[in-house]
Amino acid sequence: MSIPSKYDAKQVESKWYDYWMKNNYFHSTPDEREPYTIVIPPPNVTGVLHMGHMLNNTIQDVLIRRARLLGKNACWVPGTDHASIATEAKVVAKLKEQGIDKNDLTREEFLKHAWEWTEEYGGVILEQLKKLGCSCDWDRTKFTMDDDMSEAVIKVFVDLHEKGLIYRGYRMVNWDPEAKTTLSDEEVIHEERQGLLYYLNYKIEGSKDTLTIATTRPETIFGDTAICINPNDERFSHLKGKNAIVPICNRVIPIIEDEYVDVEFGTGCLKVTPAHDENDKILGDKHKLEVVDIFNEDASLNSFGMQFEGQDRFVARKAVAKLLEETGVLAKTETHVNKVGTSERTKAVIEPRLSDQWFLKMEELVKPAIKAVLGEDSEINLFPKKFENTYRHWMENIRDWNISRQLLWGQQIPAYFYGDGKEDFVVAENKEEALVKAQEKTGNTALKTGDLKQDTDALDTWFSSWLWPMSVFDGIRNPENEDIKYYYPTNDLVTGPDILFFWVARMIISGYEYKGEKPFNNVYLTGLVRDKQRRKMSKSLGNSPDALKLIEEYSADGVRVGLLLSSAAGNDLMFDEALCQQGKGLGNKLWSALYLTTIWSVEDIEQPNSSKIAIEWFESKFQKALMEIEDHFGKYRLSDALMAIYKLIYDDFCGWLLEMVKPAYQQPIDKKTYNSVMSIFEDNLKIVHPFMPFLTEEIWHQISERTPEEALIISKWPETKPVNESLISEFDFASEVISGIRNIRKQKNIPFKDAIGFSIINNEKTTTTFDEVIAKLGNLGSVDYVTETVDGALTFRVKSNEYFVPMGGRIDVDAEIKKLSDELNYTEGFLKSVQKKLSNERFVAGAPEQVIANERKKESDALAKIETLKTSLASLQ
RNA sequence: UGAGGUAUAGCUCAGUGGUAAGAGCAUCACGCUUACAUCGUGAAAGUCAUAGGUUCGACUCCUAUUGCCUCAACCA
Repeated sequence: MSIPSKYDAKQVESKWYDYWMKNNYFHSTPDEREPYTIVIPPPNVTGVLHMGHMLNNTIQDVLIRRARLLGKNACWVPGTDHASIATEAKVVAKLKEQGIDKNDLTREEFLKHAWEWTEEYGGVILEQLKKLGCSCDWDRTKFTMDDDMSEAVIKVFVDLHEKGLIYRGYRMVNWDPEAKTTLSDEEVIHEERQGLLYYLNYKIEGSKDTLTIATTRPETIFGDTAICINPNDERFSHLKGKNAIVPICNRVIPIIEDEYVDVEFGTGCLKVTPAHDENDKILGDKHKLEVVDIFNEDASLNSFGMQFEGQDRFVARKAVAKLLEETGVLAKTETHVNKVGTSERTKAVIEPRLSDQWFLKMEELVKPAIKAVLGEDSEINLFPKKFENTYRHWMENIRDWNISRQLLWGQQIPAYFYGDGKEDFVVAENKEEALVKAQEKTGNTALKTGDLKQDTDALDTWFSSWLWPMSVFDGIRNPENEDIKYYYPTNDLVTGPDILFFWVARMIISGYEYKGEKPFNNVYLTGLVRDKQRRKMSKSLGNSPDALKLIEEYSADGVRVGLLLSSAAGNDLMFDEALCQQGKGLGNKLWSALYLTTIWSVEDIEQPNSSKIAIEWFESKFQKALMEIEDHFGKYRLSDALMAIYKLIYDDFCGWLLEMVKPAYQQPIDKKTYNSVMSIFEDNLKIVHPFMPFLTEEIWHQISERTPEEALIISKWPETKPVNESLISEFDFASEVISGIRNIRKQKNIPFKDAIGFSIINNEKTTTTFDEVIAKLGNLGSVDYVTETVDGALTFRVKSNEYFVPMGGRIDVDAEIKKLSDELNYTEGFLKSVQKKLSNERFVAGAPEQVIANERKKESDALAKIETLKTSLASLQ
């Protein structure tokens, strides 16, 4: 068999992905095996793969592939999200480029454009996931706007409405003036902004007095309907019951009193604009104030803005301030830092706005979801655990969820109006049912479908994705079907903490409401991918590498390993391409190990004892590593698991085992050793496979011809067997001896090919198990056990054993003496600290027996070593 | 402002009430020894943030301080 000495990732990766697909390994159907299920966090349908997705999906693929190897029925459901606001914004922008205004289109026309867009770009990201090696069950690919998915959403809306949990209300909501839609509280990002605090003088009616008010938004004075002071503030007691006059528009407004006002802040009095501030709205309701809305839907001023009508709020802010300054109303300005709400999607500054919207009552719904995560007997685990606090805080302070959006792209709200009154509507799954309900409600049998007008708003995207773990298995429409019964609850969910509330918490809520059961067992929360300087990766910074280019350069396997090398759950990942290089390096290492085994000629000859021991040792070492790896997986410490594997391959397998069994140049290898090594190699491939699926599958098939039933992807994870601990510790000792030999060779520039003599004073009474291995790796001409110090030799010590490499007297006696004295000094210092401890009566009385025994052992070891060192020193001097 | 997290080698991070503190990468030195220079061997590198306390013993537990991160929040 001859293989290329260099690994060609590009060609190999596409070959094996096609092979896996052709053999349907990713596809899952319910059977008698234990299921292992993951639903993908659906990326935006028109999105492209970024580093966050790569990390996220690599983790999912590692978990899925491992589960598959463990013999579970692994099912990873992929799909995309219609992402209403983001997608609609993109479509609107594209139409604008073509000179088309969204407002000139009918709903149907717009949706046609949106679907075209979705079909053009949708699924690109899924193709990219294939390049990464993701073993999703593509036959199950779902889209949140698929007919069946939408049907489920509507069904749930109707159901929740019937339960009285969905209601329509006139409320202060977050208005995105750019997208011209409302947003949920979670879609608003509070950003710190440097702004100005304007001090304005308001005249008092029937008086020469003025009152100074501090505001950050002078343009909202047109909406002022009161001034508020604190009743306990004596500075303003003379103003109680009086009226103030709004500058520019000269409207007369009352001065009201409320303890809400902070006496310390600004001037201690507040202008109240109930239409444009949540707190002002509360104050307004309490004091029954008039509500004056001064903005259009794009946040330009309306006719209440007088001469400023039509100006954008920020333009108007400056213009109004200027006029106020000219008319002497503006007393002064100060710089002021405050938090401004911005739209997660459009970045526009959010305008609090009063409007009719649909809400979901959360108070009762969250209860089981809180218990599921936080209780003593919690059913859902968050990794890392610290997010439980965040979760608790949010869930316990939850407010009703605004689920309506003034968008077209999404599920249209199934409310049908038959009149102009606020209550003149029914909620139904379709128009026909709506008609029946409307007729019943009104008693008017003459109503026709044509009289019904469906609400024009669409539902928040998250109102569809919160059903994802159920709806992908058709569990809402058809709750008794085989799939939902088999796959739900799913096992692990892998996602970023940024959507813990948007999505994770809400899936838990809906899971309990609709299945009476949790949607998943474990939630693995990944960190953000940042660059080396800890900056977030973003388009605007241009610091995000192109995912596909990375794969091209380092191979998918290399990138996967690179991403996972340093990504503890919940910790941000400082991404550096050097990590991918490291991943690629691991691939190269494995490939060259394969190459080595292919150039061996295997013959029926006797097995050297060194090989026999080497194999026994590695088998134990492998088992020990396997246990460690299992433990890491159990705790979702994937990077630790990967590092353990990395070291096993690099150090133990390639660095030690292959060196130990490697035959001399052009010499054959015995069959027994060869077979054992290949079997060990295969076990290694199995545990690397979840991380590096392509390369391992390729090597697997290079090692021998395999049928599709024998592919690595569906092989069996190695079984755990007992570990021979003493063999491992004997080798640890032996490896120190080998290091000592290498050190001496290095110091004296003795080439490896020159065999050297070697003598041992075996104070430790170690076994001779590894002597042949030591002889081979140290290229020792002879190994002699002696009792007396060897003169004219270089020496080193492991514990109290002393080793000699005869140099025919060519040694630097002074240097040797110095080396020995340093070692002696160190050991004596160490001994002293141990003895200090042991002579402390309270330590001996208080410490556990095992600890004291350890200290005594340290003491005797140190004493023995000191003895050795002293003898050697004496013989040198 | 509040809550939580975190502080260990140049970098990214493990770590345990009882080993004069570990890994990977990076660095440096030497080496093209016959799988791999995408490599090997070796070396150097830490007052475990600061100050107190508990303890026979603290990097580990407690308190305070400082820095950084995240989340939450209506101070106009």
